[in-house]
Amino acid sequence: MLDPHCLRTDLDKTMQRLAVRGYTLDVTLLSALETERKSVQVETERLRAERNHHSKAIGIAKAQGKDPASLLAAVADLGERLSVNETRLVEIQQAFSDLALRIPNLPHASVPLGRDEKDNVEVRREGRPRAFAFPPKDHVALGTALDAMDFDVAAKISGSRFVVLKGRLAQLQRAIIQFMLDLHTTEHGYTELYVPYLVNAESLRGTGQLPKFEEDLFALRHIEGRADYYLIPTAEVPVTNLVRGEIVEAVRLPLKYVSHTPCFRSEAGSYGKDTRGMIRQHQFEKVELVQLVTPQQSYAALESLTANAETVLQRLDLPYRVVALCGADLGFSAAKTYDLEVWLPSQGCYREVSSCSNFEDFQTRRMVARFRNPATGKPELLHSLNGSGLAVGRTLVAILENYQEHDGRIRVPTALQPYLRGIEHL
RNA sequence: GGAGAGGUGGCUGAGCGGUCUAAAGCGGCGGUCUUGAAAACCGUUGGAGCGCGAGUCCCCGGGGGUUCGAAUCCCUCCCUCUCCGCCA
Repeated sequence: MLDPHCLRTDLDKTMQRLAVRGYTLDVTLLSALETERKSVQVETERLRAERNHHSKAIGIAKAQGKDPASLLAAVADLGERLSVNETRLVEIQQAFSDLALRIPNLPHASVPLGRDEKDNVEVRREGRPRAFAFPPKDHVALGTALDAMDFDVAAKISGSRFVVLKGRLAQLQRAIIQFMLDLHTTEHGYTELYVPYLVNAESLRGTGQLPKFEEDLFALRHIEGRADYYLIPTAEVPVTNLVRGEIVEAVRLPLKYVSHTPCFRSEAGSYGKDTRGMIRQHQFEKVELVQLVTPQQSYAALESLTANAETVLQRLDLPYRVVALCGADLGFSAAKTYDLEVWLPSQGCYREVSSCSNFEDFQTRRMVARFRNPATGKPELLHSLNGSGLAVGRTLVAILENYQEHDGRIRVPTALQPYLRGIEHL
């Protein structure tokens, strides 16, 4: 959520900055709402002060044994007037927050301008795509030939956009997860977390998936009359919400968490996109990095978090590039995002395996997550960041395709061999 | 699933319809004393919003209700703990 002050006092500038991402802010509606809010709130508080004053006088009169009848008469119609104002105030505040929760974050000044993903800016490129002496197969052909990847049986069990991994590939996926977690915990200073995969609506509101993107989520409704749960679309949701409503002591910062979870996405609106293979699934594994830092540190943290995710690709010796997302391609909550894209020989292009973002105080304002500033002793909003470190399914795809041999065998990246009993080929 | 007990400021814990803008203790911070520290003593110490301002309003698990007035009474939901049952 944006700072309400930006939506009250600095509307024009806010509108201009949101235009960078192609979002049109309804200035007329917001300023009309704000004007009424101010007058109704002032009047409501004035009436409440009057009521409190009278009630106190009644209490004192009774204590002294006097008849409070005349005092009671004075407040006879106060309750009615007050409740009219209070009701209106709640309506206005509700309307304001309904609007505010659907306004995206302001892009950082360094975000490139652009109209779509073609305008993203390549920042750097690491590794060189391998020159194949034979036509490289895609991961579906490779996995099927190994008898270790089965989309048909997954479709029978569940439906489209699911996969069953067997034997060597199930083990390879487990090895990838283990490798990533070990790297981030032992070398990058992240604390590993195991978290719930079902979360409540409040958590999703905190990180920004709700209220605007409910259709992208899988929801569990009306379980024995209890509150609804949602399957997490990313570990970002439970991990970042760890600090919801907290005031963290400054000495504990930065908080750096890593967590492996399955992720569940409805992929509504991506019909016909990446229908083949493991690229876009309803359920996939991901290792997620999350940092909670002071505002002064957050852009340095974005660079280091991105570098931490890149290290995975470097250790696996996979060619990749880093792109800075342009305004139009930026996610709802992000102020700035770097995507990491890995080379896929079968597609002859780079595909996203990680998205590293600084949300500044957009998420933490929604969840009221703060730290105590030692200089002032006052609570201030934290900045939150996260990035995939990495998407496991797509990493597995990249390994299969980049490490394939002419005979269909898959070489095991050196970094993963300790996790697969030292074997060199699948 | 059944029965019961609870949720109050960083922590412990009192308050059970009217100066509660919540007692007390612990902890934190500042000070006195001290070569320094401890102890003792004194003071101080939650958060959010509105208003140009004097100021004002809200927060005792969440929401709703009763009342001139709610931490306190009623309804409802959530959470924690104990016992029983079931279960990995």
